[in-house]
Amino acid sequence: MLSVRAERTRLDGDKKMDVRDRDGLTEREFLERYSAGDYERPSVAADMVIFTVTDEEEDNYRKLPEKELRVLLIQRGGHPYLGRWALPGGFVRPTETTEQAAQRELSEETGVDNVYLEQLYTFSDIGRDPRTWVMSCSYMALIDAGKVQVRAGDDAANAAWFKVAYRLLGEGKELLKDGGYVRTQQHELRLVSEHGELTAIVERAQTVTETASCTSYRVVSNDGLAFDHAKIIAYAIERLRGKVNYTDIALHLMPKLFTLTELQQVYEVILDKELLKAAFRRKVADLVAETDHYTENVGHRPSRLYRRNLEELR
Amino acid sequence: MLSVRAERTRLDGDKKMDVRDRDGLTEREFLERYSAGDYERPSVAADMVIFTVTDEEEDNYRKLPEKELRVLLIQRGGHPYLGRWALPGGFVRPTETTEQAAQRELSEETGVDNVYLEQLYTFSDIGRDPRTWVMSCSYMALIDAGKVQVRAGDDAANAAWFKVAYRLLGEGKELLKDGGYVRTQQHELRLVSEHGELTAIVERAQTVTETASCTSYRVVSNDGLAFDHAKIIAYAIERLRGKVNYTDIALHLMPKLFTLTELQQVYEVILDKELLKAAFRRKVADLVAETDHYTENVGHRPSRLYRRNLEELR
DNA sequence: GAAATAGTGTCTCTGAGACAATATACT
DNA sequence: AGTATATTGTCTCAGAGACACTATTTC
Repeated sequence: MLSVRAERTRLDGDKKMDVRDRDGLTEREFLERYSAGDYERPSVAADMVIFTVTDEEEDNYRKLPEKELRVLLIQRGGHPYLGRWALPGGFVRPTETTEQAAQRELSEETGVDNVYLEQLYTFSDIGRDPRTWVMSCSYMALIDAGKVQVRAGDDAANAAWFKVAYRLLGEGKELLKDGGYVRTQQHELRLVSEHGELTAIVERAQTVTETASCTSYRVVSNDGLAFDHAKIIAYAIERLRGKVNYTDIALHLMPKLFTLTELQQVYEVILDKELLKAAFRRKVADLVAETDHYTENVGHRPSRLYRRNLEELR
Repeated sequence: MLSVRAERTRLDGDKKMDVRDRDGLTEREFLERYSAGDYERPSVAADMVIFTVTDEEEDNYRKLPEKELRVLLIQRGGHPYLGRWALPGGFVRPTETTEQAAQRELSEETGVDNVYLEQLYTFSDIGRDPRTWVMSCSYMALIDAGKVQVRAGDDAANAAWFKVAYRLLGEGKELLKDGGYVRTQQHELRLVSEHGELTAIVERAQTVTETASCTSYRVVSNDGLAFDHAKIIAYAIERLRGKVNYTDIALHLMPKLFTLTELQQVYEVILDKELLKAAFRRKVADLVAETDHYTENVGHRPSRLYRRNLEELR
């Protein structure tokens, strides 16, 4: 056994022995002399895909309002992509983690905190930002529309909630020489708000060979979104759709009290698919808890109100 | 509609209109004048959790060899953490994406390419590297032990495959004032090779409140691993365990031809749990394809060999 | 009573868990 | 013949899909 193994890490609080390197330096001496060097370094931005669900008013007072999935975008007030819409985000500072940067951006833009936040993916395509080398560490946040109040940030000309639609346009499959294949799916991402409509087509390519498999996303066309943010939004929607089915993630989009029909509408708007009532209720039964409250004056039979069940997570 | 919306993105190849910003600059002029500025920037490393499965020889020639899950570690030849074991990895260069950096590291360390590679998570705790501000964009690779041949890299004193054991030690639950709670799980990560044994305890804390939920990992104790790599390995194992159940990910650990029993052993060693044969075979039936080959000279009934079924992925 | 939604019951089908029975090479 | 593993069959139970039926409030 090497003697250096006798050390403990600084994490458990013990002192390190003074192991010396090839230059005869202890770790302390090494670090004192260490200079960050001239390696080029990237900027790292934390970009946020902030989802919420809103009600679309109905003409018929008896009918329930339709739900809509919305994402917060900010119109760029400076170059590059001046005038385009972008995800809220900002550069990570040396005194904070990417999570903290995401939290900070979130509370700057929406004034909310204590919400569901999840790291999505780190995008690093070269040239994704025309200014300089920038990676995007992206996050997804889910917030209850009831407690939001959008504020325009510093360099943002404007901020708006865009209704999200993400639909499969077409699929293809191309065989490779070695028996593998590439499956492609084109999705249309359509974002609509009072400020207009943005559209992008994002292609998801799944390359499958004998030994490997990999999935990559590519923005095929893009009308109105800045940077590679169409790709990030597409990725976020796919993550959200995936997780809705086996976690209680969707409950973070609900207010404190809600009906099961409202919850079902949220699932339906996320999945872009109708669900059967009875099966849905069985499925979410463990995720929610009954209360003794009911809806009132709704023009039809009142509905029991539920809250998120904090116990019993898997 | 704002006139700037008439632009197309550079992605679809159209020219941009010359929109001018507050300073009267077009985007081209802005970019020509842009200087990266003096914001401090982090270094970004791509760190690899490279898994494989090996056979443990049996004394009884008739018995099947046991499978072991292994991870590749490199003994550090310089400060910091001189002598400790670390994940293979390196800094991302300005001319490559994090994926490409991961690929590069992988092929430098193991000589393989065209393997399963998946981005895991970007770790950015402040102080995680004592030298300077370094984030780790971590990747998981799965390779078939048959085609590996470990090479020691430049600044690596040594490289070795460590047998992985990751076990739940204990759980706790602490109630918060506002009705939420924190659930903690302590896992022991034990890594064993001919170079010795490394042990760490990683705590997974799940904070659940009325509105939010978040999970964080913390290294409680650590004997022999460098940086926060215990956390990264724990995260990788949890990802692997999760995905094994609903994808064909485990097949990337298999050679071209394998028996269903071998595949079951791989599932068992990943999940650290025994599975029932009949149910297992039904479950993987769609993921594999029969061949007409059989094992030979095994001291008992021969077994049909299968290969990965490339079609029919979900 | 009509409209609209709330909530429940039940039949079927599928898939997993559990266990058992049978098959087959190699020494 | 004995050993060790291979492979298949079947019973049961739980959960999801599909559909239908009943309940309740408001106007």
